[in-house]
Amino acid sequence: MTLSQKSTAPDIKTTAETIQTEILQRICFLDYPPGTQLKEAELAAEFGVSRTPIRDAIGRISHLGLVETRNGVGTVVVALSAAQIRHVYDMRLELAPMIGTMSPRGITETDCEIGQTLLQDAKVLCSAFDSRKYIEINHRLHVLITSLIGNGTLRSFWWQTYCQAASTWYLVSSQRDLEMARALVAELGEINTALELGDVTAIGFIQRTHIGYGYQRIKTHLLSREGE
Amino acid sequence: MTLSQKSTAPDIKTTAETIQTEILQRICFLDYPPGTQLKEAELAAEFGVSRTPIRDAIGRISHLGLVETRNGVGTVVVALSAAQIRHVYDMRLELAPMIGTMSPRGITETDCEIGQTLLQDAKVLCSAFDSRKYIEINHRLHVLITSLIGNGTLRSFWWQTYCQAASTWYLVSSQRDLEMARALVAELGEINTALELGDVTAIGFIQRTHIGYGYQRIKTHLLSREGE
DNA sequence: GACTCCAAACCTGTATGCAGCTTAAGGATT
DNA sequence: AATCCTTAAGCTGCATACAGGTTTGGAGTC
Repeated sequence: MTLSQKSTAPDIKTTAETIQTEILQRICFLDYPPGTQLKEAELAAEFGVSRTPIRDAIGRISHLGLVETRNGVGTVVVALSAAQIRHVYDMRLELAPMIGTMSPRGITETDCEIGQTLLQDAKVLCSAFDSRKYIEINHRLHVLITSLIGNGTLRSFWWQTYCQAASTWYLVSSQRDLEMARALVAELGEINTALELGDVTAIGFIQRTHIGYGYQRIKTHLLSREGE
Repeated sequence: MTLSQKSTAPDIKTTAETIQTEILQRICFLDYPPGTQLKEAELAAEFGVSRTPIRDAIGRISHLGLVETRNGVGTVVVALSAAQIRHVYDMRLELAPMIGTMSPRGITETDCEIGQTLLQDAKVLCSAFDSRKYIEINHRLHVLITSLIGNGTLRSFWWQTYCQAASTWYLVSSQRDLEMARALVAELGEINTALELGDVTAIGFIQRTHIGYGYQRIKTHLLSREGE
């Protein structure tokens, strides 16, 4: 085959792509909470580039629905509506079990080590909660799980829904800190068991279970009185 | 709620977004078969704009994996690898049944009329096959079905996988013309029945069934000897 | 004749300038 | 004092110019 010859240049990301990842992460991490206005000129100054790559980056993530750009006004980070949150979570509930069934890659020694490290870090949160650290641990966990997915399409979708759900979910986490920390430790405990047994299917179902829990928390603390 | 006030400007698409849709359609319709080089300057001249909106449009569809841009070389339409095709089809097989289960919108009179029109047009193909018309009918069918999906996330994913699968699938259709035309008529017949009964769930399963058939054809005629 | 090396052509990536749109503030009028 | 209108500031959308990278073809050499 002529394509996929990435031997010479493995992953030389262009400036715009790097910025794209950074901006998306900032939205997910609530560094840019909903309502934040992303000014191209401002970001350009921060990254030391012109407006062009900034525009590229924002344009590339626009399909996730997390930002809205209007001419003459600006680009603002939008909070997903209650209906959209429901849609994303309903989808994640369906996708989770597929993680283990759609040609996953094998679990390596490294995966187990990462899992253990995450559990250690999560335990610390139970005694001294830190919203930022909670977000980072969760993010690393999702990087790990996503990497287990062998089906590229599912991997892409799984990551897309994670990004869409993240900011809302992290918003709740700041309200129910201890509860969330304990839930994370429990989840990581189960995941480590599955990792050691090499059972990716189990990981899928564990995810499905805990997404359900998270969904319930969001419904309780955020969507309780909102309408359609 | 403060957002979603599209009353004043319903859908004023920017130039780049219009071009984005057009380019993506050309890729799906095989107007740009795999290997085609998309030169920004050339497209800019055709659409009567500068390179900037063209770049925007291409950048926005890059996440589908249908194009690959390399600095100094150009942007080329890529054929999905055998593994990627498998991934996309495996995913579509899973997504199809969800069409009817994840909060679909109701079926209207208009939907039934569109379905009937499509069936009429498809029947013509059985006596006089025309690859282009086959593609267009299929496209209109997918627009219809996608519009039935109430869950926005699923709708987005369903459309993404359609775009990814389309060009490969249409490539096969040009080889097995009569077989494909008859299959389309059969599919549309079933779909019209489901439409008249107002049963979106049935439509999901009909899709699932016929995607399976299409997958088999692709495996037989395209992936038979290719490796991983 | 075959091979090497260099240069020109061509493409994308980025910077910058301008036009159009939106908003908000301030002054004039009622 | 309230309201309307004008004007200026700020942002995005687009056009254009330049820089960096890649390929290709031909001249020169062995």
